[in-house]
Order: sequence, then C-alpha cells, then structure tokens
Amino acid sequence: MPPPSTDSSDGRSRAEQKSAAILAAAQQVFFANGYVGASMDQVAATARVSKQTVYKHFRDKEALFREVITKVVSARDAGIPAGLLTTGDGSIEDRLRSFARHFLQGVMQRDVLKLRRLVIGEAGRFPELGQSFHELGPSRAAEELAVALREAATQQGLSLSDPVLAAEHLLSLVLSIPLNQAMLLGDEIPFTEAALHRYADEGAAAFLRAYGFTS
Amino acid sequence: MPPPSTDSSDGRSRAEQKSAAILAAAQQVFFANGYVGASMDQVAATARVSKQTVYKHFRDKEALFREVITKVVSARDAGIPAGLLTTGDGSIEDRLRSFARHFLQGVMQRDVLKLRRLVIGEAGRFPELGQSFHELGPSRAAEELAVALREAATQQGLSLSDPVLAAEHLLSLVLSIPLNQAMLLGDEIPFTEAALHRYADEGAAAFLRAYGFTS
DNA sequence: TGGGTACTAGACAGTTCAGTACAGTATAGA
DNA sequence: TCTATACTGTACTGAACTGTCTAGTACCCA
Repeated sequence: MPPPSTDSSDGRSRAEQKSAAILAAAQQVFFANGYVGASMDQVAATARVSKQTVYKHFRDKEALFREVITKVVSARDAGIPAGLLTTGDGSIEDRLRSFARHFLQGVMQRDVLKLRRLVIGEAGRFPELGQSFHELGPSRAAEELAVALREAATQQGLSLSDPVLAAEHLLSLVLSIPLNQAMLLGDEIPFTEAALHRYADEGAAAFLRAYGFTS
Repeated sequence: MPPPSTDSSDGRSRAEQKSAAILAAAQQVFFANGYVGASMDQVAATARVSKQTVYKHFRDKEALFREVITKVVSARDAGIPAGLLTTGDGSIEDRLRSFARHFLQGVMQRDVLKLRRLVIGEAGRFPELGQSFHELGPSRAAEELAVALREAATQQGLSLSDPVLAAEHLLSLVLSIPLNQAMLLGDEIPFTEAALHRYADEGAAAFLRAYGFTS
C-alpha cells in the first residue's frame, strides 16, 4: 500500500506538495527561458527537489511542459457574466468602459503575456496547446461577451446580426493595440495604467459608435 | 589583394553568391525550426556550402539569425500611399474595403506569419528584433495610414482628433481576429479567401460607422 | 520498532550542437 | 604558369542536456 498520507501539516500529502512545487518551479523556469532554453536540472534545483523526483512525477520534459501550460491556461478564468452590460449602476457606456478597463488589465498581466508568447513561440512543437489557449481564452471570451452584447442590444431596441463578430470587434478595439505591442516588445511593460485606460476607453467608445449604442 | 571578382556569370562575386545562398538557406531553416531548433550544419547543408564557409561569412549563429530577420523585415514594404483613400475610382467605402482586403492578405502570407511567430517567440533573446519588426511593420503602417485617413476625413468635412489612433483602430478591426488565431493555431491556415474578405469587409464597415464616414 | 515507500545526491551514458582545425582543392587574377 | 585566396570535407573539442542508475537517507504507517 502506498502511503496516501492524507495530510501532514497543510492538508496535502507529501507527493502533492512535491508535485505542486515542481509545477511552480517549472512554470517559472519555462516562462523565463522558453521550452528548449529550460533545463530539467534547473527545474529540479528551483523546486528544491532531486531530479529523480521530477521524473517520478512527470514522465518527461514534454509532459511537464504540457501540464504547466494547461494548468495555467485553465486557471485563467475569463468569466464574463451574461448580465454584464444590462445590470448594475450607470449607463451602458459606463458599464462597457469599466468592463474594457478590467479586461484589458487582466490580459496585460505580466504572466499572461509571458504565457501567450510562450504558447505562440511553441505553436509549432505543441499545436494542441495553442488550440487550448485559444479556446479557453479569446474564443470563450468572445462567446460569453456575445451573449451579454445581445442582451444589451435587445434592451436598447437594437438587433445585432452577428453578436460574436461584434464581440470580437469590441475585444479587438480594446486589446489589440497594446497586446500586439507587448508581444513584440518584450516584457518591460512600457504601459502606464493611464495609457491602458485610454486604450480601453477609446476602444469602447469606438465600439459604441460603430454598433449604434446610445443611452 | 582579395579577389573582388566583380562578376562571374550573373554579375555577383563568388562571395556575394555564397553569402546570399547562406542567408536564403538560413531563412528556410530558421523559419522551419526556430532559433534553437535550427543547427548550423543544417544551414550549411541546405546552402550546399561547407560549415567553414558559413562561419567565414557570419561570425556566429546569433549574427546569422539577426541578419536573416532584419533582411526579411526590411524587405517587407507596407507602402501605404497618402492619397490611398482620396484618389481613384469608387466611393470611400469601396476604396477602404479594397485596401483592407489587400492589406489583410499581405499580413496573412504564410511567411509573414512565420516571421511574426519567430520574432515573438525570440523576443526575450533578441528584443531589438521585435522592436525593428514593430517599427517597420505595425507602427509604420499605422502612421502612413493616419495620413491617408486625415486626408479622407478633410475631404468629407470631418476632423479626426487622433488620426494615428483611428488608423490603429482600423487595423485592429481588420486584422486582429484572423491574425491572433493564426498566431495561436499554427500555420495550417484555416482561412479561405472568402473568410478573409469577410473579416476585411466587416472590419472596414465597422470602422466607417465608428468614425462617421459616409459617402 | 519495523517495513515499505518517497526522496536525495551525484555519477553516468548517450546525444546534440556551436565553433575550430586542418589538409587539400578550386578559382581568379597577374 | 604562378600565387593568393576562397572554399570543401571531415574530424575534433568542449559544453550542455535528457533521462537513467545507484546507494543511501528521511518519512509514514502499523
């Protein structure tokens, strides 16, 4: 019988603690050096664990990389509520602007940017990771946002012929300028909070004009 | 005296021919395998040249990579004429739509996508390459387009408070949906020409509505 | 206290690769 | 024809890295 040892001091078995430590270390090392640039010795050292233990928990480097990425990708929760634009205080402009600011800030997190760059760079070697990223990130966000947009349109007596496209247009207007810059210009984020707010506000405003929303 | 040997059969010296062959081979190999995945032996073999010759022409792998990328980046010519939207046949809608289609098709070229992914993936190791790419690509396109937009706005009796931002919004609306998908989902371009045209047309139309252009 | 398991530390084999060395061949100009 | 130079082909060095192996230690449960 293996010792599941349901808890030691913090409610996780020793194996779970090691596993988590390795994953955290691997995330750090992969994010900093890329897939090929990272070494398993480095991961083990960072996790303060022997190399043998790393291989006990993860079959090989590829498996470890896949687990790191899918874990981080799944942990990100877009979570756009359907009633986002139709409930709460303020005009629809206000609500949309506040959503845009919040969402942009989420996407421009340093770690999220690193993840995105890593996934893009390894899209050749690990195509299925790019696909998960897209499905759980941009694609899902657009779909959830589309629901909220249709609701808001109905409330205003408008109808959107293609709510998903509208949602993608909104996300494009808000995100794509700073995001593309960040992809190409490395991590030393040259964005002040004020600059990000401006992108969010201007993007949201342009969207409202394009899709005929007025309060 | 080194033999410059101004021409042999095609007007280029032997050295120039070798150099060009190596650069072309390196581009192919780097694009296919990434920076770390590419080997100098592979480059030499592809160029049908001895490894020694590669090192005669380029100090090391980094230098070769830099030359390949800057060469390809500089060769791309956005070239957006200032009178783009104000001269020629058709309404401004037509001209903008046709520009959008043309530009999108240019950016979605297989090689351009590969270059972009490569530069993004190596942005950590070669930050100055990302910077060049951005300056000569997106940034320059937005600035040139801004001039054309301001002219078109004036012609219509409008005024744009921030023409560069308007240009970036236009480019975002047209490009960012398929471009982001392509970045994440690998090269097996899942885009028909019709699909690209639709993104271009819908993006251009949304832009016209947002910025109050009407013919 | 005893037995089984996870873990540590380090050595190790096997491979890959950047960059160099070298001996010999082709080429172009005088 | 002679000479300087570029080029070829191959072997080599040194370093890094993945994944395995081994011998011994720490931990957990009965």
